[in-house]
Amino acid sequence: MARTIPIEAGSYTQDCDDCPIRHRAVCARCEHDELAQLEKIKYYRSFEAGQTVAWSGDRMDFVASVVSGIATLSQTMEDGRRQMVGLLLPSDFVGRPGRESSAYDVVATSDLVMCCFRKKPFEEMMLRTPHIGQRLLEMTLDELDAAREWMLILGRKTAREKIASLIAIIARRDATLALQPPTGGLTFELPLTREAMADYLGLTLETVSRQISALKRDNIIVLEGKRQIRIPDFDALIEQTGDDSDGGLLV
Amino acid sequence: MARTIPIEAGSYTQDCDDCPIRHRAVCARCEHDELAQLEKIKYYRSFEAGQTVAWSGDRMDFVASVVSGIATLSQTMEDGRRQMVGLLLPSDFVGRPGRESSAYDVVATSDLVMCCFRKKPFEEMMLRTPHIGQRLLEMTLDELDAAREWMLILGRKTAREKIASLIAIIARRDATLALQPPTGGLTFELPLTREAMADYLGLTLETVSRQISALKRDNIIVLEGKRQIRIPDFDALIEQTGDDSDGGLLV
DNA sequence: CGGGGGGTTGATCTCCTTCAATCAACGTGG
DNA sequence: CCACGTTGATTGAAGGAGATCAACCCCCCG
Repeated sequence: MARTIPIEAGSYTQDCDDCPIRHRAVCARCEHDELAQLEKIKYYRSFEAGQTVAWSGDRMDFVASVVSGIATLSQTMEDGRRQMVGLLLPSDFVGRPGRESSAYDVVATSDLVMCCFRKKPFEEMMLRTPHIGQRLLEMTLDELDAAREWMLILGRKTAREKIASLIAIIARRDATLALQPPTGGLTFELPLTREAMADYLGLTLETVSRQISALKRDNIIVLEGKRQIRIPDFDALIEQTGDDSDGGLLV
Repeated sequence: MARTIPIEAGSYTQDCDDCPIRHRAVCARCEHDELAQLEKIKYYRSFEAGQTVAWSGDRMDFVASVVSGIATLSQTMEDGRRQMVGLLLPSDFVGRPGRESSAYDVVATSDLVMCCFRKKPFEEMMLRTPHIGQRLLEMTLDELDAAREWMLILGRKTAREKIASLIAIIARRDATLALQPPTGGLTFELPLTREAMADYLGLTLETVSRQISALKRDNIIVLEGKRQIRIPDFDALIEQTGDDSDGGLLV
């Protein structure tokens, strides 16, 4: 298993005050002086689309926040079967304080910039700085909810419902970021290949392709190119997910 | 949706020092004075096997630790499809600080005793007492790992592998509690009905039954009664899970 | 004795996988 | 500029793993 090397480690740098994820990442609750401490132990790393950030079992001596781009967490069985267990978007946290090595394969799906903290100092700082631990707890609880929502999708939904659910989740997230209202026609980019979707949904890429074609035929979605998707009627999409209409989003 | 009432709320009570889960629950890191504070806001509730602790969406004005017995977290779709998303064992934590209502159905699988904390005071105490938040973070990270392990099982494993995985997980946990070595013949009780296993594994109860019979035929497991299981060769069981032999347990 | 909950087993059906061919877009080198 | 390989995606045909429908068993309890 070859280790990949970031293309331009350290070339990217930024003041925390101007950071695009300042208010959503682990550092969200930090005061000014706490940020100053973080600045000392942080460094940036960039990865190209397709590069592996870490293999499962690799030693990882940092934890990190995704600044821009998308990464995936996945598990692989010996015979090659693969399951994605997390989709990391800007502000999401990578790594586990107190753990030596990565428990999952971490792969950059798009070009990716991460704000890394050396693990040891970060752990020490967590003990001194409750704001970090508090925020991390909150984020971890959110991820746990997301993982559990995903368990329902994986365990009980049909292929069509799985695809509809994935599209709805991405659309919803995209809408909140882009500040579009999630109702009415909205357009966005699928950040995943068919294969990645299959890995996420526990399907084959052929089934993914077929179900997307089916949703297109039924006018639930409109494809504008392979990746660009338009949802003419969001409620119609939700109906296809099998969830009850009031969103499925936890409050 | 009928609310169920605990049979003898408050009848059970205990000093924290003698508590069987003292060193594994949210309170594990608490000092003596912190425990004293917790004592003031805690109360015990008991539930009979089969009783529902809370329905998804119910207002929950407490969080709790499982003291004894087993409970399940599950999600239900409108048409009745159900997926278990968590198995709660002694010392596990129930509820989410900062959330008004339960996100899942919580059901007592066996007779159950929970140590409940009124939510509001608990939240306030979390802000003052880093030990609680630290421990809760640790536990939540563990649960997230467990949920992700389960995603692989749900998304990519065959029915036989799913059953083997479930049995292996329960066996392993049981062995660590009972201090038996997990190698060599070990015997334990399945705490779940076939239906509950099906809900956990994303299968039907018929498939569960068939696969258990198949594992029995192949001498991977030995049934001593319907629920009592003996594993003559633990490694042979592991082979059936599809995981690589070195455990699959994260360190 | 009847009834119900939990469990097993059989027959059939169906949805998804598997295997395979084809296509479009893109880059590369001759 | 065109042949060629590659990567991502679509579509078809065949097969199989698990769901569904149904019968039946066992055991406990009222």
